[in-house]
Parts: sequence; structure tokens; C-alpha cells
Amino acid sequence: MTIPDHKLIYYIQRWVELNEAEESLILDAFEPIAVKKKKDLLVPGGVCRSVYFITSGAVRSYHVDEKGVEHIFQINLENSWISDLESFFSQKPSNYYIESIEASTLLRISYERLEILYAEVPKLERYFRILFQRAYLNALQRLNSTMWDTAEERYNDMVKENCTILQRVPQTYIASYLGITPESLSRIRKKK
Amino acid sequence: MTIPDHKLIYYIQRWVELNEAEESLILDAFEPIAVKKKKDLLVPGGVCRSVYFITSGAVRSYHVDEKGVEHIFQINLENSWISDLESFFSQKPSNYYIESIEASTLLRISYERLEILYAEVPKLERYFRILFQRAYLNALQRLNSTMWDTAEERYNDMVKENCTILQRVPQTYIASYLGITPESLSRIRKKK
DNA sequence: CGAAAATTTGACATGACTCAACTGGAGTGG
DNA sequence: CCACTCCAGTTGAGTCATGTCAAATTTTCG
Repeated sequence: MTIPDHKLIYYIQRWVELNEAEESLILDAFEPIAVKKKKDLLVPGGVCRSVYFITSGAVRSYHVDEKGVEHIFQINLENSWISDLESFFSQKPSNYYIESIEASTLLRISYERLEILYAEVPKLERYFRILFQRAYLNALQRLNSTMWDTAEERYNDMVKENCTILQRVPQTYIASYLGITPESLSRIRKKK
Repeated sequence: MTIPDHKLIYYIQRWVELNEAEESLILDAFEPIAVKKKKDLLVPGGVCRSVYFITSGAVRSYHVDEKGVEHIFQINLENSWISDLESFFSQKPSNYYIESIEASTLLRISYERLEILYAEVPKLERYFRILFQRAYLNALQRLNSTMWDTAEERYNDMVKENCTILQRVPQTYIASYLGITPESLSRIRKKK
């Protein structure tokens, strides 16, 4: 097996095997873009036109409630996907922001192009089936721990996972992602 | 378009079109079973061998924590799917119970049989891709409201959805599903 | 009918929130 | 290179939603 020349292909190959023709069909369908720090890829009211694969950097999605408080939904680092799937698949206006936390490079694909790509490379249905399956399980995990664990336990779990997120994003973001206030997170950290 | 002779087919057709050959391949792959009320389809330590489509009845999945408290993960009524996907796809032991709440009829398919079926009817990859996509979005919704809404708001939302779940399952289950104690739910209900 | 289970009610405890003040480091401009 | 501002993070005091535990009541169903 040759080393795939592209991270995206590499990550897809984790779940489905691709021949060279399929690889290039996929690569052709994605458009590389680069964004600076703190740039919006999506703002509320806009339709989410793309799904993004993050090749480097960090991106968050969040929404702002009536009181003006940010609620962070996802914080994603390189080699993961980000989008507002609800808006993307319905092609209706989103309620979310998607914003780069760091300067980032991304691969994007539009709704129409993705449907064509599914037809060209049916294996991708399998890939995304598996991807969503895993994302779903992950969301259920997070739901479970939000419901039943204390804020402290959730933070400690995050520390244990040892994800570089903690070093790379402001504490306020982590707090929001965990569903607590920055003050609470600060107190939790002090305990240790 | 003829009326599909089977609920499962009908629900799959909502998302992908099937010809008659595909319909029968699918129907052949599933095994119908019937269970009485309060029967376990899965217990902790066991491997989840099947994915179930509920044709009638109601089923829940839950786990029991160290203190012996039940945490209900899902409550599903007819025309939906239930399983412990984590155990199912890894074929490793589960931590969950899956239990009928009412006498129910189900269609089940094993891991091995499902993989064969995917090969026989590739469109099913698309169907399950869409299904998981929706399940994922749904889980994120639930996560969001668990994090940011009060127990009262969450209960009211559930009432608004007007799902028959509320009439059909004990209040304790609803409370656990919402992530609160039965006492709290009782107090919330009194307010109205 | 009667036992067991589910629900309600009461009294009290607590984790996390709110709001406000304080601290310290990073960046800016004079 | 210092003073100034700004912002993230910390700390403190008081509040509130929800939890805990125990008892009372109602419902369910054999």
C-alpha cells in the first residue's frame, strides 16, 4: 500500500479502500481554502454551502442565544470535519457561526458537488455512513456525561483524553463547550 | 407507486428508492420477532448481536450506574430503530440494557447479515448514512438543550412535540430520559 | 382486595450560576 | 521602554434550580 499523498484520502482510507481513480475523483471535488484566525465561514441567516475537512488549524461552531451568550457546539482540530449539517442538508438558513480559531487550511465541497461525488464514488456513502455513525455515538456519549456527570468529572475526562485542544484554545471556549461558565471552570481548575 | 407491503420498506423508501428485487432482498434479511412487555433484548456484558426495527410497541435502552440508578438513553416507539450501535459495530460487550416497555414486534438483523445486505443492496449504505446523519443531528439538539435549557423547558418541549411517549411510558422513564429525578419532574408537572 | 410500584410532597443540601470586583499578562502607542 | 488599556482569567458573596432522603398518597394489577 502506497502512502496516500493527501490527508483527506488517508483518513477516508481508514474506513473504505479506494483505487486511484476514486482518489482523484475525490480530490478533484474538494476545493482547498485558507483562512486567517477568527474568520467566519458561516454566520446565522446564511445557508451552510459547504462541508469542510480541516487539514490544519482549529475551527469552532457556536450559536449566540437571545441574551448574547455564545454556546460552543463543536471545537474541531485538523483532520476532522466541520459544517452545520442541518443547514447544509436542508439548504436552509443556519442559526450558527462557524469560525476559525487559528489560521487554518480547509478542503470544502458544496452540497451539489457532494451529491455528484456520491454518484461517482458510491463507496463514499459508506464512508460517511460510518463517519456519522461514529459522530452519533460520540454525541450520545457527550449527552450522557452532560446529563449525569458533574462539570468537574467532564473536565477531568477532557484532560484525560489529553487532546491538544486544551492547550490551543482559550479557557472560555472550553467552558462553553463543556456547558459551564468560565467562572466555574476556573474554580474546577483551581482545585487540582 | 404501489403502497409498500411492509412498514420497514415504507420507511426506507422515504429516503431511497428501491425496486422490487431490492425490497425482497431486504425483507429476506430481517427476522421478525415478538417480545412481551419488560423483556430484555440485551443485557450488560452481552454483545449486541442485532439492530432492531420496531414495527410495533415501545423499547428503551438504559444503563445502570455504580449506585444502581437507571439512566435511560433512548425511548423508541414503532417505526424506529434501536440497538447498542457501539457494541453492535465493534461486536464487543455492551454496558447497556435494551428492554421492551410494551409488548412489541421487531425486525432484527445480525452484524454479519447486515454487511452482506450492504453488498447486495448498496443503496442501503445511503439510507443508513442519512439515518445516522439525522440521528446525529438529533443527538446534538438534545445535547444542546440538556446543556443550556432548564429541566422545565426540556419537559415543555417534549410536551409540545406531542409525542405519544408521554402517555405510554411511566413518568420515571421520562424523567430519566430528560436527565432529571422523578421528584423534579413531578414538581415541574404540578406547576402547570 | 391487598401488596407493590409509581407518584407526590416536604425539608434540607449543594453544585453551578450571576454579578461584581480584582489580577495579571499581552499588546499598543507615545 | 514605560504607561495604559484591554481582555482573559480569578475570586468572593449571594441565589437558585435541582438533587437527596424520607414519608405520605395514589395507582396498578395479580
